[in-house]
Amino acid sequence: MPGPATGAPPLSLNPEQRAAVHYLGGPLLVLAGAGSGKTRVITEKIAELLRSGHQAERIAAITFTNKAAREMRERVGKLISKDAAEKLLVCTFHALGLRFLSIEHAAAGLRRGFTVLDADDSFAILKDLSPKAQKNDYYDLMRQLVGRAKDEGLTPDEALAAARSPRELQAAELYQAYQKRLHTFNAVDFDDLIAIPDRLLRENEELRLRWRERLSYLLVDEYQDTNRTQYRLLKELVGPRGGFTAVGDDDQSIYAWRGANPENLNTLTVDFPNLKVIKLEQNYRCSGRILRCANAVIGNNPHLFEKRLWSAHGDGEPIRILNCRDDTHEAERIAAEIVFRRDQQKAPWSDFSILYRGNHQARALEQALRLARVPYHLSGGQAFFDRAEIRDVLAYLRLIANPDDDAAFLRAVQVPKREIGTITLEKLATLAGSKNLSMLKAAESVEVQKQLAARPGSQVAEFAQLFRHWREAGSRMGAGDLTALVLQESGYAQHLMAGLKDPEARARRDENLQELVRFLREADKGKDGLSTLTNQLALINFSDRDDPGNAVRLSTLHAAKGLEFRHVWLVGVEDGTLPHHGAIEEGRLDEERRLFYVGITRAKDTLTISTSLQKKRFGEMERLKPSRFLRELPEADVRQEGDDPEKEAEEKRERSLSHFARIADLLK
DNA sequence: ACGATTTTCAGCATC
DNA sequence: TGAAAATCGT
Repeated sequence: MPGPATGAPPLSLNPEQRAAVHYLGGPLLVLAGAGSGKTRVITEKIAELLRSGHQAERIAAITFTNKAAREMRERVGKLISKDAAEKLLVCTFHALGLRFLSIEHAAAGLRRGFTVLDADDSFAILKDLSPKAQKNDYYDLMRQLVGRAKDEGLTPDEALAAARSPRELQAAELYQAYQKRLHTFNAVDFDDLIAIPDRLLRENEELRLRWRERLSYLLVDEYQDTNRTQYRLLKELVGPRGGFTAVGDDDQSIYAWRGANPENLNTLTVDFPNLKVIKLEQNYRCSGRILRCANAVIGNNPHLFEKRLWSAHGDGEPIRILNCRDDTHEAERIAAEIVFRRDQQKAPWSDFSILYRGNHQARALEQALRLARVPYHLSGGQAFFDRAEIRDVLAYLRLIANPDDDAAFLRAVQVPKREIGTITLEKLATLAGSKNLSMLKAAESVEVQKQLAARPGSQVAEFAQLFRHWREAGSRMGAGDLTALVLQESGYAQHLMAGLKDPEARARRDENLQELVRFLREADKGKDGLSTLTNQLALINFSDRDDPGNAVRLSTLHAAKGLEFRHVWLVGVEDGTLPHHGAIEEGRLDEERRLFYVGITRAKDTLTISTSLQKKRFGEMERLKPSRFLRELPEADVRQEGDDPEKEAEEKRERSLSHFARIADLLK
């Protein structure tokens, strides 16, 4: 059996890594190619900062997901003491902003117990404030425009002044109404967690100096994924001293579509003339051929910074291109290959991964893997909890913590059904508005209750009474116990159970609810109060505590960033899928190519790229062509397998020709 | 107020 | 095609 092309990473740092770890003299940008050991550099650098006299609690390491933050903290804990790792600020930009606002809420015009609204809640508010009877496109456009104004750091007034088209004016007005509503809710949205601290730091010198003192060094991971606001916040926090390290890779920028601004890499060189740039170009992950393919593909993109990855590994196996009839055939073949290779190599299932462009592509693969009895794990899939359940329970807790949180009120009041319908809610909202009260406070008011019809009035009163009771109970117990109480007394637990007849499903759901209570008991250990807890919960995504275990990993290319596998299958590499239709039409091929590049560089030992000649799309069979990106691969490193599309087409032509010839013969 | 039926939409998805 | 949202009907 041939040994793997890859080996364990070396124990000592290479010269560039070492330089990046030891350079503390000023602002530093580390351009870390795929598989070049950037996480190692960040963790080693934290250890170096501690050695050189920085206090742990004044070092912040910013990641893009909570999962990454958790893993980073773990790795630092192993490298240095666990105690010091606990003191470090390892979190996302948003969590840092939340911490900032919890301390500085007065300066931000927020009262204690303010709420962080999630994306669904804030979108619902935008919809509610928009002119009625609009198409979905309209809301999406408005959300986009409001989001852009926020990203540019404009206040509603500034956005109104800057509006240059009727559309922008509409959006600016909506933005104004939206912020006003957030204010009355005593709430902020995700963007505000970055934008408000940024604005406060710019406008308030005392605050600025205090926070620059509070944080002595900042490390930012996945820097190419930062947006404009995050960059501004970073700049305010580090000040002219520039005590920071940004680590990123423009070739792995795949989130521009949701606001990331890879230009931030360039901006850094302008805003910090003394910026030092270090490139990490040695790849420790991929075989020689895989890396050559990756380099060849990404070489077709424009670059802010030139870099060329190299590897000390051997060539390894050629990259295989698998030509399949359709996506079902493709899935079956891959499932069979995985079963075969696992037996042959005695490798664990978790060495194998299948990556694709869109979530819907997972369906055929799942089916084939199930049939072949291959254990698999769908990353990003809501494996454990129904998200609706979590959000419902969270809404109850939010409303207990902040009675002004109308978004939470509207959610909690409607599940379980308690005979308070849209008409009653509309009346209640109008009454609340005229008296300048939040929904819950209006519901508590006897005066308001009297203005409603008898039956709805008493239902509303009963609902309000529950919350008075829970708020009082909450002062005596932790969040876990309070949740158990709320689940019982609200009838929510019963409501969830009622929907299920199957005793097994009931048991599973009951176990899930108990798990939630346990989780909250554990999470509340810090006992910072209910609102801190619910706000932190708003920032974490419950599916991200997934443990893939020993299973084949199915993932979108986006979700695969940062992961690596010995054997990777890249499926559906056809024009229209990768690059995606919309991207082709709008000429945005660069980001699609980077996506392909990210996929290629996930593989350590073997890479298989597959394409289908046809697949079903919107119910209709569609003929497909292999992706234009395949032509960018170096021929010497790839091997075609399966039905060659050109050969197949030719055979078909011949078949039909001879068919016609025969008919012609008969007609003679 | 709620379940049944029709319409709509189809890319990635963090905090 | 198939899931989710919007609308209809009692």
